[in-house]
Amino acid sequence: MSNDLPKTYDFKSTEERLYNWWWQNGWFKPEVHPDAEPFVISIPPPNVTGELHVGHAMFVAMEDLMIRHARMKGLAALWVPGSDHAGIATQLQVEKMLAAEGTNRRAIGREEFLRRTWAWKEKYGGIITQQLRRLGASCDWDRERFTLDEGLSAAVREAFVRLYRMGLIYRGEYLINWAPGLQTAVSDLEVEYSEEEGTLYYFKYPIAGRDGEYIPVATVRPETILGDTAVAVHPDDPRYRHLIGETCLVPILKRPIPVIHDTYVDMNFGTGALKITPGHDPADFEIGQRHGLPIVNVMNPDATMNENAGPYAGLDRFECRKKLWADMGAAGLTLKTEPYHLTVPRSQRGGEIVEPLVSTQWFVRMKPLADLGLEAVRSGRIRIIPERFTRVYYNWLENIRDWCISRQLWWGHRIPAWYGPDGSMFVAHTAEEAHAQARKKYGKEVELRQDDDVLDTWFSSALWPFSTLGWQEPTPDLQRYYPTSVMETGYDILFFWVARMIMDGLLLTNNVPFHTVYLHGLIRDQYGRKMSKTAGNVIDPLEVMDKYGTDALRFTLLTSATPGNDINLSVDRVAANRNFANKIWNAARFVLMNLGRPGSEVQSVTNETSISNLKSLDLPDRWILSRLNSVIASVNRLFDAYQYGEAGRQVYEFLWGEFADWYVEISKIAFGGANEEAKQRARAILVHVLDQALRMLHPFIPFVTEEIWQHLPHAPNEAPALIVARWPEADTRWVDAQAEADMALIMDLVRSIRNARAEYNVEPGRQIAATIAADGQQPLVESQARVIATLARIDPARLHIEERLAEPPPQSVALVVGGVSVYLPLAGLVDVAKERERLSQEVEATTQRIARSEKLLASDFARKAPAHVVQAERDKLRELQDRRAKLQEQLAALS
RNA sequence: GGGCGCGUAGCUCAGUUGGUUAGAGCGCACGGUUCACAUCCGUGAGGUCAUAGGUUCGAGUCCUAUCGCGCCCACCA
Repeated sequence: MSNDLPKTYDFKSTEERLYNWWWQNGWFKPEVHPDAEPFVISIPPPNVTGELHVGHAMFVAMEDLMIRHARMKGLAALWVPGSDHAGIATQLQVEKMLAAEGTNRRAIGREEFLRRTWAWKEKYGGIITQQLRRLGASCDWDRERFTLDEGLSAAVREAFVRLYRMGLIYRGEYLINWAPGLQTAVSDLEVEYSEEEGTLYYFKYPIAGRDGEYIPVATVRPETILGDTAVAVHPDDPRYRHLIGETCLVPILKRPIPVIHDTYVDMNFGTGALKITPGHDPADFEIGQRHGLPIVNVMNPDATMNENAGPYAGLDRFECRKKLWADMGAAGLTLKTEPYHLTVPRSQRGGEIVEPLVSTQWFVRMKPLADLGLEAVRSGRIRIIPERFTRVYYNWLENIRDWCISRQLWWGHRIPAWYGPDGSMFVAHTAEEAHAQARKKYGKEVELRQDDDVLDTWFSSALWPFSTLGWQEPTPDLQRYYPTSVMETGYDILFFWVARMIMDGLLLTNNVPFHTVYLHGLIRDQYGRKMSKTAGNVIDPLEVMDKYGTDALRFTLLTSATPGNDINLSVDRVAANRNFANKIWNAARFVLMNLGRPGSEVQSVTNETSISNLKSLDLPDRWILSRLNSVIASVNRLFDAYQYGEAGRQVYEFLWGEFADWYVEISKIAFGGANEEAKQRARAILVHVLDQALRMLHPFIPFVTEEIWQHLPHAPNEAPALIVARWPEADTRWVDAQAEADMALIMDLVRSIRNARAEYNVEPGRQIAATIAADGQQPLVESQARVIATLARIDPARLHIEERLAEPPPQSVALVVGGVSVYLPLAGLVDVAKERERLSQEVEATTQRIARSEKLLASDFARKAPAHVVQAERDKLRELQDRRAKLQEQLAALS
C-alpha cells in the first residue's frame, strides 16, 4: 500500500495530539481572524468541583460545533471558558471532607474554612476543564475565568451596589424557603414539589366563651397550629358567618386568636375554614399581611420547635406533630384523619423537606427587571430557539416574584453590606468605602461588621457573559466581544440562568448579553429515563470516549435530536458513529492510495488540479459534483436555521451512501484502466469531494477529519489546518439536475440487477450476460455500460444494449427500470412459473398505481394544484403506463 | 388548575414553508475473503405515521377532540 495510514482509525493516538497542536498554534483564539466580525459564546460554567457527565458533553459538542463553524466561516470565533464556584455544592463537598476528619466548619471558623475550600478548588478544580478539553472544546483557555476570581467578584459587588442604589435590592423579613439541613435560605426556583402520600388532620378550633362550640379545620402540618394567629372563613359562609369577630383558642397553648373573613377561603373545600399561620405558609403569610396579623415563628433554623411552641419546644417538627396530635386527642380536640396526597416542597439540593419560615434576607425586586427581559424578547432583540420556549419565558417573567439572593453559607460572594454599632447599614464596593460612609454618618471612625451571608451562586452567573469579558472595566475584550452571539444551554436553566443574564445584562450593560438563545434538551438513557446513580443507568462520557472515541460521542449527541427535545442516548448509536469515523478514514485511505506518496508526481499534479479546469467530465463525475454542491447548499441552509442534527445526517448520508458506495466504487474502473487522464480526473474529484465533506464534518467530528485532512494534498495557498480552513460554499454551477436524474437511472439499473441476482441466488462472483432495451435512453445507458457491468457483475462482452429489441431473449429474468427493459438470460436458473408470478404481481401493482394516478388527475387536483405538481403527476402516469406495457410484453414473452 | 413536548419499522429516532411508492441506525433474514474498510459489502423482510373528526385537489406534516407517556409553572387548607 502506498500510504502509511493504518487500516482502522485509531482515535487514541490522534485526539490529544491534535488538540494540543491546535491550541499551541493559537487556533482557538479569535485573533485567528483579527479583523473579522466576532462570534462569541460564553460557556455555561460547570461547577468547579464537578466531574464530566453527558450534560457537559452535550453542550460542549453543540457549542464547539457552532464555534468551529463560525471560525471556518472566517469569523473571529471566541469561546470563553470558565467554571462556577457553585456555593452549596462545593461547600458540601468540603464539609464532607471535614466530617471525615472529625471536625466541621463551625469548629474551624470561617477563615480557615475558606482557606480549605480554596485549597480544595485548586486541587480538584482543574479536572472538569481538563475533561472539557478531552471533548475537543476549542475554547480560548487564556481567557478562562472563575466566578470567584477577583475580577468577577468585583463585578458582583458592582452589580450589587448598583442594584441596591437603584432600589432593586432590599433587605427584609419575609417568608422564605428554609432548608433546615443546609441551614440556609433557598430561592423559589430551588424548591421542587413532589407528590407524596400524607395525612390530612381534622380538628376543632374552640370558640372562646362559647362552650362546646368550635370551628372545624384541617391541616397537613399540625405542628404549625402552634403558630396560628387567626382562623379564616369566607364572609358569605352561612355556617361560620356569625362567628366572624369571635375569638378562638389555639389548641393546647390556649392563645386567643381572632376569627377573620377573607374571600381567599374556598367554602367548598375541606371544612370551609382555614387556619392562618403567617410564619409558616406562603398563602397564610399574605393573608396575614392583609389583615395585619402577627407572625408567630415556632421553629428554629434546624427545624426543631422553639420557645413559641410552649411545651413542645426543642422537639423536632415531626415529633412535635405526633405529640401535639396525641395531646389534642386527649383534650378532645381532634376530629379525624384521612389519607391525603399532598405536594411536599423539597430542596433541589439533597431533597430535604423545605420549611417556609420568616427570616431576614436579601431580595432582588424583579418586576422592573422582568419588564426589561420581556421587552428584549418581544421586540426580537433576543431570539429563543426553539421558539416555543419564548412562551415559557414570558409566562415566567410575567408572574415573577422577588428573588431571595442571600444564602447562609460561607463559600461565595459575601454580601457587600456593613452594619454600624446602631445597626445602620452601609452598602459599598469595599470595606474602605463602607467605612467612609460610616464616618460621614457618625462623624467618627466606628467598627463595622460585614453581613455574614453570601449571594446565591446564580447572582454571579447572571453576570457571566459580560463579567468574563472584564465588565465593568471598559476592556478591549468587552468592547470587541460584547454582546456575545449565542447562549447555548439546556432548557432546564432557562429561568435560573438565561432569563437572569438577560435581565442583568440589559440593566447593567444597557445591552442584550446575546442575540440568540439556543436551548438543547436533556440527555436521558436509551429508554428515555432520567439518568441517575440510583437507577444505575448513567452513561459516563469518559468511558464512552475511551471505547468509541470523542468524535463518535459528539456525532451521536449532535445528530440524535432536534433543538429543545430530549435525547435518549444509546451506546449502540455511538458505536455506529464510531463506524462512520472509520468509514471516512477508509474512504480517505482509498483516495490516498491512488495518489501516491506525498511529494510524488501524481500528488503534486493533483495538488494543482483545480476541479474547474477538468475537461470531459463523465456522468458519475458530474453527478457527484452536483450532489456535493446540493448537499453543501442544504447544509448551509440547515446551519442558518440551527438545524445542526439534520445537517450532520445529510453529510453522513452523502459521504457513505453516495460518495463511498457509488463514486468510489465507480472510480475503481478508472484506476484499473490505462487511461491516465481518467485516473487524474478521478483523483482530483475524489480529493475535492472528500476535502469538502471533511470541512462540513469538522465541526461535528473534529479529530478524524483533521487527521485525514492533514494527509490530503492541498493547494499551496491553503490553510495549514482544517480547523482554520474555509467553510464550503455551494457552487451552483455544478448543480446538474440532468446528471442527478441520469445517474439515478444507472443506479436503479444496477440495484435491480443485483436484486435479481440475489433472488435467483446467482453466485456473487459469477459474471452474467444482460440485454438491455434502452428505449430512448440508449446513449446514456451505452455511455455507462462499463459502470453497469462492473457494479452489477455483468460480463462486458455479453452486455448488449439496444434501442429496442425485435424479440425479448428467451429464458430470461426481465426487469423494467425507469423505462429501460433489462433481460438477464439465466439459463437453467429461471423458473418460468415463478417469473410469471413475479411479473404478474408487478403488473398488478403498476395497474393499481395507474388507477390511483388516473383518479387523481380526473379530480379537482388537476384544476387546483400548482401546474408543476400536476405535470409531475402526468409524467408519472405516462411512466407507469409505459412500465406496464413493457412488463406485459415481458410476461407474454415468457411462454 | 394552566402550559409545553412526545406518541412514525421489533428497538432508538429523523422527517420546518402540506405535494412521487414515509426514511436512518441498531436488530432480524439470506448471501459475500475481487488489493479503502468484516468498525465492511450486497439483497431482503418489516410501518392503517396513537385514535376519531375536520380543513384541503392533496395531511405523518395544519385545526379540534380523545387516549397514553413525560416535563414545566401554580399559595387550595
